[in-house]
Amino acid sequence: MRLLLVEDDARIAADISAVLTGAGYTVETASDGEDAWFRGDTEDYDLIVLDLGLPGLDGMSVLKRWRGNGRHMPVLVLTARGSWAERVEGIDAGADDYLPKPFQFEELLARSRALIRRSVGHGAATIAVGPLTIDTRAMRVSVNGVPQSLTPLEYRLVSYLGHHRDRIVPPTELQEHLYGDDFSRDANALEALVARLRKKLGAVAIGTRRGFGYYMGESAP
Amino acid sequence: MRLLLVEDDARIAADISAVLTGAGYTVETASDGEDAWFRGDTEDYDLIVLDLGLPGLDGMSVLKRWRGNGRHMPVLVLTARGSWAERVEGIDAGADDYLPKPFQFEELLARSRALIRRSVGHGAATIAVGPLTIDTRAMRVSVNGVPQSLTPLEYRLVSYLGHHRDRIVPPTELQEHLYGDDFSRDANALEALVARLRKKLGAVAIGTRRGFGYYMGESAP
DNA sequence: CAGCGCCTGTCAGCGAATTGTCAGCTTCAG
DNA sequence: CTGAAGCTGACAATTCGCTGACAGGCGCTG
Repeated sequence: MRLLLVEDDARIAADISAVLTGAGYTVETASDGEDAWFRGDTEDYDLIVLDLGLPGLDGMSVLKRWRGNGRHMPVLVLTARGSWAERVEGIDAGADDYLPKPFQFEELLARSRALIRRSVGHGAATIAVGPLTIDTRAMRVSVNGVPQSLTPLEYRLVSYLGHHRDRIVPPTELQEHLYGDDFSRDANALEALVARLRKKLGAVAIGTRRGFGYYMGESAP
Repeated sequence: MRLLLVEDDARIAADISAVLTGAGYTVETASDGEDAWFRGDTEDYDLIVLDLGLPGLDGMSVLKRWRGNGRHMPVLVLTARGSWAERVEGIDAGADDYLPKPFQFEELLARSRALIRRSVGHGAATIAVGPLTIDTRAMRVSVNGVPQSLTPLEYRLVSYLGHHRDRIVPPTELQEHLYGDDFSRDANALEALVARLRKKLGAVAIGTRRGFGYYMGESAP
């Protein structure tokens, strides 16, 4: 799960980030409104934790802009204690939940889980693409009914492409999804990963569009 | 299995909690409606035992809010004797079962087992997975018909995996259901527990999918 | 109350699976 | 034809999970 934390106070941001990371999330941070707006508008996050008091573009405006652009990811707003007016405004702006400051980290984690769970919904347990079947409950992939043993990273790649079938997914997007903000890796890591997958699933399972990215399903030129 | 007990009378809550704990459940309690609503909305419980007479937000409203938010966990409602109107309202609010007060603890346990069983799709009181048989009434596990002596924690782990057979259960989920909201433990505690279980039940009883979690049943690669 | 045993968490080390890196090769577009 | 993009196999580093030993805590018993 990939989270965006929007918080201008560097020390607080570091604390919260550490807690969320410890809970198993991939956390990225934005420290001002402009950056937050751009990333929330162009990246796919599973949850955004948004502090309202920001320099530059303020948090509420950022949230309104996202919603105005049709972005529906869950947003958890950190409000000042008992700021009743802010809550009302926030509801209209499209926030999904609130947390008055100061708060217990435990509560932040609990609400984050709830929001993510709600947004994921109860989608189908299996998705089929060509000869592939992806069972999200057993976290297993079958080719023509034959189960394959995939490593965690391999599974996440197949799963992501499967959820975005018939669409060319740029390598940068895949790297973001697989590795989050960690840019330490060689660009070749992804290619090597794809190669290993094709060996297991068959060469036709994943297609390449030179210069654009990878895809599963129908994306013939 | 992780239960939430919502009951405002501290003495009664302690009694019921003791009985449920003795039956092998991880029990958490909430004593008012606000707390109950929040926890039920944000945490994963296998069953919620809900008393209707609560200070603040009353039990029925809490239940309606949960269902309104799309939460489907089984809820067992404790009603006043012969309160016919409450039952009807409860059905609409989404309760799964009723227990008129006063009741025998034995009946509470039986209905709890039944609800949990039903929610995970098993009809019978005993679950068979490979050579294992889990008797949820007697809290006993047998390997090829030979009863094993398991510690309370060991039984809870087997029971949870058995109820969720053929599914990969992430370690974080297991920790939640074994330990509730007590987060003090080392990640290794779970691994040590699994190791002890495998020594008793045989190495094949519990499978590992590196990077994903544990499972019982058919999730082999 | 002291002693004992059982249960369970912690620690440290080991082995293996996973994944990043490198170097050289192939393929494609212009 | 040529350079860049992508592929591949081998190798190495890292991470992850397992295990055995140990210790604290709790309840039971004499």
